[in-house]
Amino acid sequence: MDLETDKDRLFVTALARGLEVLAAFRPGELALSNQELAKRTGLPKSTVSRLSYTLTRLGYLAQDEDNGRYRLGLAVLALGSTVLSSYDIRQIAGPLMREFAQEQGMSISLALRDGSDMVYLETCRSPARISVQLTVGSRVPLATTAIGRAYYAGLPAEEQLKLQALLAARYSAEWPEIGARLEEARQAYLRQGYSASFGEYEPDVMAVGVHLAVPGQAPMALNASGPAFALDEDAMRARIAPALKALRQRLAPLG
Amino acid sequence: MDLETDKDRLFVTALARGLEVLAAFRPGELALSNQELAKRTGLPKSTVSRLSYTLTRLGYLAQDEDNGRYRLGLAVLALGSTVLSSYDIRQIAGPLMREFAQEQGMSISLALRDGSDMVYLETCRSPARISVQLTVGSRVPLATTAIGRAYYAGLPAEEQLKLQALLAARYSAEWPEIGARLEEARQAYLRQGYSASFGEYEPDVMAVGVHLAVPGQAPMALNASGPAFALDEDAMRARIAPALKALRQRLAPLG
DNA sequence: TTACTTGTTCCGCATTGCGGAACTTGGTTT
DNA sequence: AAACCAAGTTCCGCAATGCGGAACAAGTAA
Repeated sequence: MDLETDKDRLFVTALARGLEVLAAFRPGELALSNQELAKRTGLPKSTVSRLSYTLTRLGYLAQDEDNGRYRLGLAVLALGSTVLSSYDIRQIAGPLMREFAQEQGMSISLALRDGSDMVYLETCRSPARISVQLTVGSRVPLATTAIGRAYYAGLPAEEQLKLQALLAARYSAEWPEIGARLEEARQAYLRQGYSASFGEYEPDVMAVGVHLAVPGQAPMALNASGPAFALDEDAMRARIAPALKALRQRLAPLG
Repeated sequence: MDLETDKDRLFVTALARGLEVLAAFRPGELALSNQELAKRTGLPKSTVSRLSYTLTRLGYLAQDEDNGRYRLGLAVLALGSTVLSSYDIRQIAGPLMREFAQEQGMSISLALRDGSDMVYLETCRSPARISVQLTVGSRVPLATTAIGRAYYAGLPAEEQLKLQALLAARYSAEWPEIGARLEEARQAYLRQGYSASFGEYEPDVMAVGVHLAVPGQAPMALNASGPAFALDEDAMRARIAPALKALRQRLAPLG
């Protein structure tokens, strides 16, 4: 708080703390008490109390009638869907992705980059699988996943360089190794036209990915994934990867 | 700011203002400049500058490379989908709703109440229609829409009373009239098992609604809607309304 | 009752955020 | 080029705002 504070007269702490409270809620949790919020955010009780009061008044939190715990309010939902509405590719991709998930019995996702992560814009699970807990808004690392590597490999060389710098900073000591594997993946992508991660990111998950470049839109990527026990590498390479490429073709006929 | 300030030592203004900035973004808008944010929120330039700086650092805003304007950041998306993930009924309802939209050529939505509004948890447009700009997170008034009236009519009497009080406060002078029509709608719902709004809320939109009571979940409601020019009242009553009831049956076999 | 656990409220302090004004920056016009 | 305008950032002194420890409620358990 010494070197930073100079310029961070601009940084509004109270706002950041309030958002920290909102972000303390993780998917699947029902409701959090003030105390739990305090623990998670590391803020003193009274501060959390004030923040949650404010957030509740604004509709970003809602208080459970019975036990007084807080849930995320529906105002948050409105914000989130405003974000989604700006990515109109979802309208086109959604139905095709569902079709894919149905036909191939796989989960499929569409993602774009945020920093050193890939963020899911849309996911369709295969009907069979309740599967992995990745949903719209979830993040996976770019450098070590099929979808991230496909994204990277599909970028113009210039952008790849910028991204390398960002990732190098992000991973520091680990970068040499991770970077090498990323370069490896890029080579493979050039040869095969898809990236693969067979149990590499999540032990029991197999995935393949392709990049998706729609003119005038930010670069994106698609992946198809499923549990290792139900899939074998041959099928992934021979059937799933080509199907994914075909889907990409329907989304970006020119790209 | 006199009578309120007493207790509103608790209210954290900076947080509220930051969220106001986020909420200034409306669906379909690409990006807003600091100045536009200032105009919309009524805050001075320098304040907005600080807030947008803070929000950007936290990932809740993202700055467009070219023109420096702000877009909602992907962190917002994560929050929004955390909300959605807590309503697991979407997993079940989603596919059935899409099926309905496909078969009936109508838009269909699932909503629950927030204050005096109904908030859409899920919507499926018919493939034919690009249609109305209502999406997940959108709000429509409870008292004057098919979906809201169905929600109301499906509530236990006790809850209806509480809601009346809330609506009376909300509409004050207009309440007698609006309340009377709501009561009318409730009567009709008892007779027919569905509510209807034929051009009442939006001039050219016809809609029918049914309530959805799943044990252990907050009460909800469904509607089916479409453009007036493509629909006639008979078809809505004879075909769509029963189909909607049938769908409800599949979602809440016991209710 | 006492003891404990969680949430709210108090209250004086100083930090934090405020916002008008000055200062860049970048794009147009004359 | 000079002059001009619009948009954004930064400065800076002021005081209002938010802070957080501690006291106070309210509820539960032993």
